[in-house]
Amino acid sequence: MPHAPNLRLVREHLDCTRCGTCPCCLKSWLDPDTLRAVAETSLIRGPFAAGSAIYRMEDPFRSLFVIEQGAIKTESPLDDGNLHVSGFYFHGDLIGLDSIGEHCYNHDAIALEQTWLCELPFEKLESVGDTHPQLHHTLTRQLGQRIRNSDAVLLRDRYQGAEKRLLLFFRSLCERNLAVVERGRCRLALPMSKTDIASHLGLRPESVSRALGRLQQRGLIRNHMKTIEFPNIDRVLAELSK
Amino acid sequence: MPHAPNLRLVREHLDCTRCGTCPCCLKSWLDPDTLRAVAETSLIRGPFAAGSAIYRMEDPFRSLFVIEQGAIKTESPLDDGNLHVSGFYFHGDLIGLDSIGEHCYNHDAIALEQTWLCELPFEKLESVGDTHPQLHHTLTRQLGQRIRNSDAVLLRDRYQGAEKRLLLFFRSLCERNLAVVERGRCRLALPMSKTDIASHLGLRPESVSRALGRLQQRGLIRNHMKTIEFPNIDRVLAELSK
DNA sequence: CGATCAATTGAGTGTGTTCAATGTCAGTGG
DNA sequence: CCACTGACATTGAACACACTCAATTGATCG
Repeated sequence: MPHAPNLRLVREHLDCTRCGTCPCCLKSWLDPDTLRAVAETSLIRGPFAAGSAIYRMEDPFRSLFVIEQGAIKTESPLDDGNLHVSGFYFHGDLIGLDSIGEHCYNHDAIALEQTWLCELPFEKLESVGDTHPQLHHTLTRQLGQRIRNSDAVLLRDRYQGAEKRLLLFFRSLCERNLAVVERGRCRLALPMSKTDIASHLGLRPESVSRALGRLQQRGLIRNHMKTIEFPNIDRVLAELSK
Repeated sequence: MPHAPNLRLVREHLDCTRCGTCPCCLKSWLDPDTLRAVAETSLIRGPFAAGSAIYRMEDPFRSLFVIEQGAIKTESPLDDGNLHVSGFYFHGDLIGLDSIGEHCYNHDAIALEQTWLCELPFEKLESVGDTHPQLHHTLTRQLGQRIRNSDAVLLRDRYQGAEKRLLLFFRSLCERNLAVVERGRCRLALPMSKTDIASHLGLRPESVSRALGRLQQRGLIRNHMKTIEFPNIDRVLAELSK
């Protein structure tokens, strides 16, 4: 897994052209010239310790962030005062999109583990876009993608039972390359708590626990601590497609 | 209620500068020059009869649409083959945003009543944006708004019971100026079927029917055919804030 | 007027929730 | 090293709410 190394600690400006963060990030969509212009506006941020806030809802919206290394959850308060975990973000993901057009951020962003970010000041980003149209087009596409993602979550969580919701969630994590495969076994190291997962899936922690228990009973997963193992990934996929 | 009149039938190009469609549309955010440039790329479409498709999922994504007059639902198939109504759109709303970055549209768009649209070919829109940055900025903001809207629906439908879901839905329609107020009474003329509402809210038609019955029982609404009346709007608002 | 689709009503079921208790793990300080 | 703490995870029993299936009424249109 290609990671941007130590460099990040010694330079103020990020050299996007060398950053290992790739497919989800802006990099792969921009020509070298535009990329350089973006890089010059971007800043290194980190490390953020697990549990610390990247930004909070009270903060004025100024920047988008790309995760260089680490993991983040976003959460916002419900009417009843409780927090709802609206998303999990990992290496290469862009966060803050849902705050565009608002004065403040739309959620708190909390590091789940030690995390480094690439900060993209939004005003500067738009200025760069004005002279490098490709950037605007790319951002627009990312936003479209983000809408589709929200809509997909809506459907998953509305019409599926707890077990399927969890399996779909795990699959989405695997698709984001969070799984480690060794000896034919697929293992997923969850950076977030089960409670966070429950909140994100619209379930109670108890329901998640029980659903995981049932899945384990059926031999589809092995659930121990913060890792989930899939002894037979094909059975899981079969389960999902029915 | 300001409507763009007859004009729309006789001209090929839309004169956005005169169209009554305003607050949600691009118009109010663009300076006259940019607006003119957009207007020159835009086309009148309509009338579409109730039940007819503006576009379908098989169609290549080429344009966004602003609703000049009428109402539209968007729906996409679920894994079980059934259709899910993902949204309702009215006068001034922009549709197609969630298809940006895809080859085809992400949903079918169906007219709920006789409907006229203003078509905005997306490629041309981006070209105009390249010379009028304000357009890109506006579009970006609309997309941010759209994400927040999806996320809000997610929360509403996940954590609220059927009755509250319905009331929140009605309120959102009122906020979009679909309600008529006369003699202190607030009346909502629904252009869509109860079944569509059920699908959109993630409920069964039976559940919607029963929930409406209970709300009527409690005197919060009056439910007759395709109109909902609110004898006492304050009680509804009180109900929602608890 | 009959056909069709939407809306309603009823009875019984199921899945997730609620509330409360117990169990597990990591960190802290004696 | 072990006892204590606090957060998280698990388990059980009773319950609530929306779902399913089925039947009936109502509206609309040919």
